Amino acid sequence: MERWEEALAQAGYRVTVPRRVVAAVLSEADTPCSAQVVFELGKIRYAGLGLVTVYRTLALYESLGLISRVHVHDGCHGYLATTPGHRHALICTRCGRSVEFLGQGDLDLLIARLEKRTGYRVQEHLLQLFGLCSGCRGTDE
Amino acid sequence: MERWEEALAQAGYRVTVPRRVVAAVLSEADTPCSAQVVFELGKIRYAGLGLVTVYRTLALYESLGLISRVHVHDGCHGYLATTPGHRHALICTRCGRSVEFLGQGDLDLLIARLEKRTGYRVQEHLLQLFGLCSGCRGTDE
DNA sequence: CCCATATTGAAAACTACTATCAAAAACAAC
DNA sequence: GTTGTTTTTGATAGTAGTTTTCAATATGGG
Ligand SMILES: [Mn+2]
Ligand SMILES: [Mn+2]
Ligand SMILES: [Zn+2]
Ligand SMILES: [Zn+2]
Repeated sequence: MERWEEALAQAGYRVTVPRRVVAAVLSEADTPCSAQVVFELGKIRYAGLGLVTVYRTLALYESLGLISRVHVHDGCHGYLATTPGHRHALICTRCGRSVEFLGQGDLDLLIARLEKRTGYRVQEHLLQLFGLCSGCRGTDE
Repeated sequence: MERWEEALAQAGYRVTVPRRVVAAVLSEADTPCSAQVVFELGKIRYAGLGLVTVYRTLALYESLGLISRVHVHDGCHGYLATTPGHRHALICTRCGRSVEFLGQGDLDLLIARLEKRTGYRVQEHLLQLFGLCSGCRGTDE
């Protein structure tokens, strides 16, 4: 809850009620949220919130590196708070609950081989894992 | 061009002109295509093609595992023909040209560690690499 | 060749997202 | 605290992407 305000201020942006609300929603969610969902959860905290502002704020936070847009199986995509450092998401396909994990050098070998073979130079990667959390696998096993 | 028709027939679907056109477009593209793009390229081959049919056909091919929906940085997502086996894409962020590569056991270690730590059971993963192809890096280096 | 059925495309409906603009809020200077 | 400049906001309207509906058409088996 502090990170967000600091990042805004340091980048010269104003700290406003809607921006605080969006930050609160995202930092408490453990599942990627669409803009619509952020809007609905946000209105609970601040009834005056506007959908347009949610879109703007999501774009802003993404540009500041505070959240990342992740691929979602059905819909188009969702937003997830990024804890500092290089991280990836493991998402439960049933309940949507997701955990992040550090991805430091996780793919270095793969990438090195690939660059040699293809002539490409790899700059970024997107890695998302999908599966079932222990809760959703039921009580069996 | 044969794979597609066989897969349709074997699953009990009819082989139609629009379906052949969409297959042709996708199997010749070396870049993820949005529905709109498939539609435009498809109309060159068959003027009567309808956009709605493109959407339906993309969904059908995805359900048959012939194409996969990949995350695209700006837009929402694009469709890419999947060659049999487990593959990932390396996409040039400048020209969009992409190469596929086999991803057999590439993440096994990572996944094993992660399952132990989180209690999740990983079923699928999405891995996409982004960078510059040799052409787009210019003549230097 | 014919027929039952799957499939198609136009139009309309619906949803996601973006541009516009006057009113309101933030913050720095006093 | 008051003031004033500038950023930010939210309602409305507009655009783009996707789905539903339905009568007309094409397919593949008999
Ligand atoms: Mn997407
Ligand atoms: Mn990584
Ligand atoms: Zn779950
Ligand atoms: Zn390139």
